[in-house]
Amino acid sequence: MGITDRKEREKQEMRKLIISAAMEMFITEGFDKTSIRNIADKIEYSPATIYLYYKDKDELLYEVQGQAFMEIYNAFVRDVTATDPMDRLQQLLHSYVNFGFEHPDLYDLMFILRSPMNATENDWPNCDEAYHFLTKTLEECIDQLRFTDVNLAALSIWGLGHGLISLYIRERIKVTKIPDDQIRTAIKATVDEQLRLIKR
Amino acid sequence: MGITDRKEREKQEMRKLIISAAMEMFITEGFDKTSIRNIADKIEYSPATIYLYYKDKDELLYEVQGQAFMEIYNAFVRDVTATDPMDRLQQLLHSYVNFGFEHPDLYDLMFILRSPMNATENDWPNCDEAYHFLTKTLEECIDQLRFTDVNLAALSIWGLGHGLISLYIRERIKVTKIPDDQIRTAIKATVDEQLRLIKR
DNA sequence: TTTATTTACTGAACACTGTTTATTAAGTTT
DNA sequence: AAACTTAATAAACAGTGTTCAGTAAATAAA
Repeated sequence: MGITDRKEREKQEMRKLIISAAMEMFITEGFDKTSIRNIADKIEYSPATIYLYYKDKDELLYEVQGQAFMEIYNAFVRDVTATDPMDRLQQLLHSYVNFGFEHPDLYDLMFILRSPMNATENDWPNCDEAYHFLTKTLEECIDQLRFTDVNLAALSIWGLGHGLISLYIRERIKVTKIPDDQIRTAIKATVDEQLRLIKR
Repeated sequence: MGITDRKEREKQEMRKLIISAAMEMFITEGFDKTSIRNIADKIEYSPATIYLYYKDKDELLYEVQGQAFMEIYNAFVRDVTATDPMDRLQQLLHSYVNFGFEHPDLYDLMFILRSPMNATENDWPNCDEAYHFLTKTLEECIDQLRFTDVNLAALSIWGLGHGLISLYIRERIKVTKIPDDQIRTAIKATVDEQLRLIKR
């Protein structure tokens, strides 16, 4: 049936159109300040139409999260090029931190925003892959680390990286009185120091 | 003038009434799900009345933040009782992490929520005091640490603590697949390990 | 080709949100 | 007792996410 094929294709295109617009606005305006009506305006459809393709605003976020996790994963693949395991770990961390600096709104909706974690309890698209990149990288050098459990090592390194970036994004790091133009280097230095610390 | 005194007193009482109601609802429902109308209902006044005492919803948050920072500071004073500097540091960290576990919604509005950081750019009530508790505690044992700069040491320890708690509160830590009933102990263990790591 | 049916879309509404303003009622001063 | 000041509110405005009855076009059946 050619027609149903085309219909399906058009449906997918419409979904993509909506998500692209949503993502663009989430990045430039943030999730909260982007309304369904804004998105509808941008793609020149009525707000109600969006609800024919997505259940609610959370599903839009869920989908954009998936895209964003793909992007950070691709950044990992792009940046982590070394062969030495410890070097790879460092490259991974730099890649992560840089992603946060360069795409703060994406980082926000991936790791900070409270939202569609209700989606089937467990599966969280493409986040697993990104996390797996970390655990895999850690596995390769776990014998050089002061950790025996990969998950605990991940906690120690992801926790710090995320903590610093989110304090930065949500402007809490200001309380340290570290000058604005030095914060990024301070964060990077702290993360690098962490790598040295966890080395056996 | 007795009357103006009483008026001033009544005004302050009203402000307190509003803030108490707001705080209670921020804790039980969260900031986003608490509306001005809800608060007004609770104290049996009209929504417009609240605007006679506070500029906007952000000012409410700002005020509750102040209270919350006082509370965490009090928790620090209560929990950090040791005389040995390193012990004090550990007690401080435990106090911080426990506060996050026991008052997740307060923690949220203090450290995660995006909001009234616009308030005069700089002053952020009672947060400085709490942060100062950390830097002071660090100063006392900086010679036993692998850091020379107190602010960088704070970054390393606050960053990790905050990172883990916020990943927990915003449910991102689930991706580690660490069983729910083990996460808290895993977080505490990670923080303790960090203390060992930064020890010279 | 004409009729029937399915599909895609939308205008208008609902129930909420933060916030402002004109009006009323009470308290205070003259 | 009259004039003035203050405190509180009802009602409105502009926005939000979301739903639903109704319309117009595309497809299927006659």
